[in-house]
Amino acid sequence: LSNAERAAAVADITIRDVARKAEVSVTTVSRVMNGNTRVNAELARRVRRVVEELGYRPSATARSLVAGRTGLIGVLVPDLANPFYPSVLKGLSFAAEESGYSLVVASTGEQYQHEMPVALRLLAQTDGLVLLSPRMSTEALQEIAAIPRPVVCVNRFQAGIAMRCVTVDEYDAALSLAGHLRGLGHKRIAYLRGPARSWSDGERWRALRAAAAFGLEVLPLDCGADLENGFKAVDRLIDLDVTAAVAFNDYVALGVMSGLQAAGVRVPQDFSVAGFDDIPFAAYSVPPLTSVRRPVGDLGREAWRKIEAEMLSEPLLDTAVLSSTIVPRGSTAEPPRRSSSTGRP
Amino acid sequence: LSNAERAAAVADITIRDVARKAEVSVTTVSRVMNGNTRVNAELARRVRRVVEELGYRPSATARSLVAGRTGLIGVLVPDLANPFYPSVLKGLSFAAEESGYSLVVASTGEQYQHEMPVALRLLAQTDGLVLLSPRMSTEALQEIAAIPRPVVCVNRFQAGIAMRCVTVDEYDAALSLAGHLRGLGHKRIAYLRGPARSWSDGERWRALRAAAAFGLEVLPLDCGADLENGFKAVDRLIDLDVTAAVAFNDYVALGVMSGLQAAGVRVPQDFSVAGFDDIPFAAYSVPPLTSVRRPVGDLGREAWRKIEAEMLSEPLLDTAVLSSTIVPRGSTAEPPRRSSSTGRP
DNA sequence: TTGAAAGCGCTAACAC
DNA sequence: GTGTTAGCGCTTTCAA
Repeated sequence: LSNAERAAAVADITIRDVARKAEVSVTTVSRVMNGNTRVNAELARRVRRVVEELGYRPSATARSLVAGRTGLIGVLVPDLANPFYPSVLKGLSFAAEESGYSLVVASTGEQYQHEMPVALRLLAQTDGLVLLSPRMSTEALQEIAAIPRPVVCVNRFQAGIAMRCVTVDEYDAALSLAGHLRGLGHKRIAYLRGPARSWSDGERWRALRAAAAFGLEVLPLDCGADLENGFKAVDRLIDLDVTAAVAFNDYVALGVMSGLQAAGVRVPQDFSVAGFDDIPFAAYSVPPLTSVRRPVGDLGREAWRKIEAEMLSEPLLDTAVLSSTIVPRGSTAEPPRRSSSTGRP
Repeated sequence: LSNAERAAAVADITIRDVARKAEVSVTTVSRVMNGNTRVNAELARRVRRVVEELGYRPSATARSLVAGRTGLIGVLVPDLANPFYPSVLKGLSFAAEESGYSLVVASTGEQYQHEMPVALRLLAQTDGLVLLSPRMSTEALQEIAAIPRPVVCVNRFQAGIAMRCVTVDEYDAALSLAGHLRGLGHKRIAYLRGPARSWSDGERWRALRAAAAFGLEVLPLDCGADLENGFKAVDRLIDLDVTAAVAFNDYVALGVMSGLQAAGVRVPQDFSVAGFDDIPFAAYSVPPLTSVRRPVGDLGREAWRKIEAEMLSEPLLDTAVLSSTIVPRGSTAEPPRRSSSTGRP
């Protein structure tokens, strides 16, 4: 280690240290670092050499203070273990980085009581906030919307709150899945419900109930959001005496398929199963899973667009509603001839 | 909106605005906000009322500047879409938040050339850095290690670099998987290799080659890290005339299983398959997948412990090497009687 | 107990 | 083209 390096290891080098050693003013150093104003080539070289020697790296904090912006955007995620969120995060991250922004990510582990304090803390240290599927109350959402900072809400739409939103048309998606099953001949199916405070779940259930008008009876069954929840719901599902099940997401659907096959129920001959999200594995399961593909990357990118628009104080845009696509695969087919496939009388 | 609220919407309220309106000094406001020093109850009440009215929220940036720390830790992730990383991130996030730190997450999308600039940018705006499975060159890693900030490297160990590391004993893990297969009677198997610059892949391959000493020949096959890579590798795999395949991760393994079954090869009767990671789905596939469980949550927590230790400038700890557990399931069994299961002569 | 003032590291007028 | 100076919003000595 050179002396300079050892010094660097002890305390942070400031712009003044550089100025002193290069025998110029701090302004000149600042100008060299930013490269906007013209500086004498000789001086600039000298400064750059000293910067190198000292290992000087400007303090982003000080820059933020004077600039009035941090270059940071907060993101609130219910659960990083649910692959839907990292996917959205990925799209958001790329878009934000293109504009020179970084993401401060906080996960609440599906503890919705934690959302509000975490959101406020994020907002205090960033320039804006993206809420992914917030489970918080309408009042809490309202309170956040009142804070004069760019905020975007993804995967939840709350009427009457002045907040930009990006959603998928879950109602429409669920309805087309219902249509797909009705078209195959199903008349009585189950919907395995997701997390209690999930907006998507609410929308889907609303849509599935509406399918009654088309001769499709949909029975709700509380379930959850992962494989095990699906696997364990199989017994109750069989009791319902239905010919198909729509699950809150593909994990649940795959858990159900696994459980049905373990119980000797064949999919799709005896029973049809469908999910939401079209996770990569859906195409490779046995049988491949019918699902609804949500444009996860677009959700992230669109969220960033809205954040950026709000930073430029462009007029409040409408909620962006993206649409999803049904992907029919081998897990759904005509119901068995007998009214019930479950072997119950 | 009250006048105060409208004002808040226009410009940020500073501590001085509060001081002026409450007719106290900024010092007093600061003291009330931080609550460490004693302040006259009457004044404190007045200040708090004004804070509320004005919607004052202290600037984290200004606080950071004076405190000399941001309360932020950077995390570099190769790819958010690979579920291994969000899992580690989750553990890291919880541990960091307990200590009042937030995570600035940046994904490089497996573009290892981007890692260095992104890492430096992260480090400029945070108090420390966690590198997850960095693909960067040894030189780049060395350069980062030289920066006087807490840095921890997860899932890669580089001898000769003064950097704290947290890894899983991939060599040992791969070796026990090899032992499992050898114990079942396999003598010639394939290893489907992962991303080129992956440290885990290198360690595993090193271990699998060593298994030759125990009578297990392992043939490498370039493959990748996702389902499709696995599915598409099946043809080449069959050509290798082996009785089992170890895949870089469970996604690849599941892709292989899907491809084998599509090709009429039965798992495990004709061919055994195993993977790494023990993703949730591994227990629910048909047949359930033999895998190696890595302690993902612990990786994150341990990484945080090292960051914290380095901030307290505790003596440089050894690299933490966590161990993994083999989880034998239905996808591995004795090889078929004939030397080859693939139907080739 | 309270306040005035200095200063965290940097940028941007404004003079020279 | 370069330097002096005044802040950005906050905390923290140090006096009163």
